[in-house]
Amino acid sequence: MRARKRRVAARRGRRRARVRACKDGSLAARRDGAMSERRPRVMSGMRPTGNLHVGHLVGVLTQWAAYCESADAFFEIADLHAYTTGFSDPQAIRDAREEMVAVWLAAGVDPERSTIYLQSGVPEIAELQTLLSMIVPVSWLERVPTYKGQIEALGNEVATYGFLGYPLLQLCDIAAMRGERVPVGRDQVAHLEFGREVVRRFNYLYGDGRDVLTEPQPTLSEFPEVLGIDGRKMSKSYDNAIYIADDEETTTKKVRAMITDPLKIRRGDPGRPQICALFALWKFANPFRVDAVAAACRSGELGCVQDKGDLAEALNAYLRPVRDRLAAYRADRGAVTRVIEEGTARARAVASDVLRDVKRAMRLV
RNA sequence: AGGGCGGUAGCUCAAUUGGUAGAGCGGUCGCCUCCAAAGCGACGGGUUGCGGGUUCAAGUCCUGCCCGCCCUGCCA
Repeated sequence: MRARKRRVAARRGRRRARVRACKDGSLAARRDGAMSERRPRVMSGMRPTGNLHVGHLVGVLTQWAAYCESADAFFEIADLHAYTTGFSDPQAIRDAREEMVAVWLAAGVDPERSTIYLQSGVPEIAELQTLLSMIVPVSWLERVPTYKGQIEALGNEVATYGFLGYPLLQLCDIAAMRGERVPVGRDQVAHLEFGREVVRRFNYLYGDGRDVLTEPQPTLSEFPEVLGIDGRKMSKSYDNAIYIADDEETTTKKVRAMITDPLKIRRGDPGRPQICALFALWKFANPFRVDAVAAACRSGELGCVQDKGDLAEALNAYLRPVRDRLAAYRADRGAVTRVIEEGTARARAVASDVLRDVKRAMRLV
């Protein structure tokens, strides 16, 4: 009880500090270059999907957890984005919401030091999209490299208006939170570049010499490649993932099924760790043993069966604390829901501020 | 709204004048391998979108409906 009170008090204090920071962060202050010690606003998001896997954990979530310390972080449950391709199964999107956030929290994303919010719970984002859509040429969207490829991959039935506008909605996510830095993988660079062009066009048309919207900067994050059971990139759609929510027995079974070096036929044969899916997992399951494992594999001294047993053990040990916390959050859905509600309220305050600026610039108010 | 094409296994698609619904991929299980992969073998898998009708017999023909994709000049 006392602990909770303290936490709430601490949160209020931080929030007040944040409000002050926002006020200080006015345009004038920014021009003065007085912002150097302010933490950058980082915005990132994820479509609600029930099963997050080890690739998400090491590639994205650990980074998010770090941003909680180093940045003023906003993390979005991108449920509207999920509808662009998953519109035929709304229940799946709804069901994934709390579960996904439970995994975020279990992975160390700190709701006290970041803002976790629901995209559809911030209607200002959607309104912003409508406003900005007026100045976005269709051809800009059509030439985003992922568009035609995705249509080809997913079929013409997903070629909706909303799907075409996906990159614009992404920009609105960022702009509505005044995101400055956006961690992106290589495939998302084009989307952000598109978004920057939209911002420049908006400021040119309506800014009257000022930057109403801020161009978000990409933060290239080269995630360590995590390979799935079949040796390809770990991905839900390849059905080759080890899930954070898997139990230890399932994890062990999956590790046993993983592809190793096809030229290492029998024990004693030299292996090539660099092409072995096991090795990709060792790097983070236990970084202190990577070199020893790789050397033993190369010499042939280490057999794959032994290797798999060891890795399964190391991986389960690495995941155990995350899984334990996940179990706790699953048992207390109410706490997760509260995190989302509080975060969404905070996000909404930021977004309505932005929307007001945009509407003024467009002479709508 | 109208026109065209389509809906068959988890996915992509076959099925002759109407005559026992199949294949590939995927999946599961064996053999082989330190394991896995590859290779070989086996197995499972279906209300043929839904309802009527014609017929000895309908995935196939007729009819109504549902769903998907494509097309239907300019004036929003």
